[in-house]
Amino acid sequence: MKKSDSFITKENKFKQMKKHQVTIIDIARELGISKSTVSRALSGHPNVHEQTRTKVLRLAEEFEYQRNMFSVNLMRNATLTLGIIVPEFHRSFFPQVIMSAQEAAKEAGYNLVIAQSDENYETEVANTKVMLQYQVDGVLISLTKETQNFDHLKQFERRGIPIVLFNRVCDQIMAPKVIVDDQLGAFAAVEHLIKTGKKRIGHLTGPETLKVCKNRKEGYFDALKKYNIAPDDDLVISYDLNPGKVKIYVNHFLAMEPRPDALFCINDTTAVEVIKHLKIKGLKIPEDIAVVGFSNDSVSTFIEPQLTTVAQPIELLGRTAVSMLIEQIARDPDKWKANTVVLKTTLIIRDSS
Amino acid sequence: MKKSDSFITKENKFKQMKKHQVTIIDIARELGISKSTVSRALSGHPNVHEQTRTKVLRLAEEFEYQRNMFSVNLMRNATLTLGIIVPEFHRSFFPQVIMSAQEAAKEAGYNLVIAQSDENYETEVANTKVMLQYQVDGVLISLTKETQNFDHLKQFERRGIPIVLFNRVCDQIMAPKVIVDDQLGAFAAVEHLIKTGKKRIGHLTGPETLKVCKNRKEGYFDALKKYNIAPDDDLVISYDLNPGKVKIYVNHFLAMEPRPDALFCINDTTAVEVIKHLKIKGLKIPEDIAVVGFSNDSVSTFIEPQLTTVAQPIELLGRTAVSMLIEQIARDPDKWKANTVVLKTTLIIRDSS
DNA sequence: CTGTTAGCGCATTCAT
DNA sequence: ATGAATGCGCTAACAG
Repeated sequence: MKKSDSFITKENKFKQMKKHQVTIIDIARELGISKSTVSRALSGHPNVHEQTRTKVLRLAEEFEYQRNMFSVNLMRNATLTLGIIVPEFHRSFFPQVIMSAQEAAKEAGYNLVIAQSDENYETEVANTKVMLQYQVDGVLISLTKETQNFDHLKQFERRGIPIVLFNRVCDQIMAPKVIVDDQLGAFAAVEHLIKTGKKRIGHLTGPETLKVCKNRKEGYFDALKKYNIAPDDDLVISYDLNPGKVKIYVNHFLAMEPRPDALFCINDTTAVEVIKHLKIKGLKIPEDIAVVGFSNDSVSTFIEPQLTTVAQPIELLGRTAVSMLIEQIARDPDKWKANTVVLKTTLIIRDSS
Repeated sequence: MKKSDSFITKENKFKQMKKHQVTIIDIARELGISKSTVSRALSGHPNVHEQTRTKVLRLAEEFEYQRNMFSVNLMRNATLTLGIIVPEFHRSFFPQVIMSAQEAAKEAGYNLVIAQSDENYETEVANTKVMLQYQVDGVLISLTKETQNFDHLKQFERRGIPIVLFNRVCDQIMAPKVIVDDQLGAFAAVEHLIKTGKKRIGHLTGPETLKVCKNRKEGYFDALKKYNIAPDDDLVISYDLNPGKVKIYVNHFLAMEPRPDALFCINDTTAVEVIKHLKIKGLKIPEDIAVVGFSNDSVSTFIEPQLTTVAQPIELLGRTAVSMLIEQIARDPDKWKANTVVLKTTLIIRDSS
């Protein structure tokens, strides 16, 4: 058991390890005043004599005093920190979202605690526990591809901690959500392929369970329908988003009769892998097969030919999610909203189509 | 002032927001026992009747009891969490390090708090404050390219919080460090270029201030020396690692007489940008100019031609840093070590050389 | 403007 | 095996 472990081994050691933390009591004693006054001076309370405040501040600086957030948090039962749980760190997408979220959070006076689930349901659950532990005031979350059970999310609600889902959302949870117009974005991508003369367009997507995949697939079918191209279920393949396996599906597509003349991929990482393998097979892109991705990850301009893709407004996404979360935090739990904000995507046409 | 802001506006609100957290007192009351017993039962203390323990555990589960870490931390003045501060999230390098560090930390019973400095000194300082606030038991840190002053790091030492520097280290701080054999790696890369017949090898590196850059440059010169190639300072250019500016330096290299026939770049992001611009200029890689990078980022296989690069053992790096940190935590501050572990790199020869 | 007091949730003596 | 009492560092209510 972890609990008994730490009980026996760790805790006692630490006590000796860390040096005495300087507290308001130290400052108070040194100045011959009460700790309340010190506290007030430090926290900007109006009712403090300017001279006293100055003295306190100066000494605090000298002592390198640092408020003990645990006692503060313990008092106010709030932490001014937000949590963000992302499914992975492999693509540049989530790190970028985190960066913009961090910025927005900071501007609003919040810290951001980051957790990464490694596309693993168990880890995601563990991460929610961490957030609970840290008593974050709210959490942004994007689900792993495995997540089917959502009890761990409901826990937040029960505790009065608001959450905002983004990118990888689900229908089962009532909460504010920020997504992009995946369906429309996919539609635009496929329409573009059709307009460039492609007739047999394959779609390599992620697990059915991810709503984002479902939406993009809908967009794919919408476009086919609009241009009277008969949909062919054989042309739509779901895979587990493990880049190493893309090769298998590319081979599968290539073995078809007639061969697809375009592939719309669920994301840029997939598209890039597809391109790599198509090139190995000696196919010309986009002449033999066009390829389109989704996200406008940084890799999309590294690959040759540069990737046509559907750009997501990442910066805006992160900021929107944060501001929705902060608004929710300010609301009484019984007045929580559960609206979905849909951000616009942009088709970026490059050389792979 | 931020402080007075939060004093006035935020805190009071929250009190009402969050629902009552279930505490050991709730459980004690419900069971008609004392909170001490509940506490003991929960924390695996031996002196608890098995029946009592079972009852407590069951009720805790039912109530979804969650220990309030702030009170726990307040008590034991330690958090079982580690901090990691990285300079950026743009390359895949740091996210990967984080992932392996997270894994290692978890295995040792620690949580990991992540902070990202955006290559910005002020942000780095702010991040150290955050770590201090969270009372992390130790911190892993890789410096921003701007960091010249190291007082914020010394603060950790003064507080008895050990740190381990990795990748972007500095000489001014006495602390354990984990780096890779940058000099040797660079040497191998440049030697490889020389052996493929290149005679005029340029080096595009980062700011002088980064030791990692200095070391790689040394390796570059070592190789030239070994093969009796006269070093030419014009062929070594430092830049600020802003990928957008790479073009300028590529043009500069191309305008030289005679033109360099190879470029050794400080990292893969740089190398990829270099390749992109060389291709735009119509140069053939590696025939006209060979390019070598450093790190074996995921991009290195996306670019065409695939990038020759020096691979770093990222997984090992993260794990080593964590284990060194945990060892340091276990030591008395006056017995802290300050050893440097150097991990091996591997030259990966692909098509760009 | 300042000091005193109480209490946030918990682990840990010291009793019993 | 259990309960009562104490205190971690801080803020807030109350009393001057």
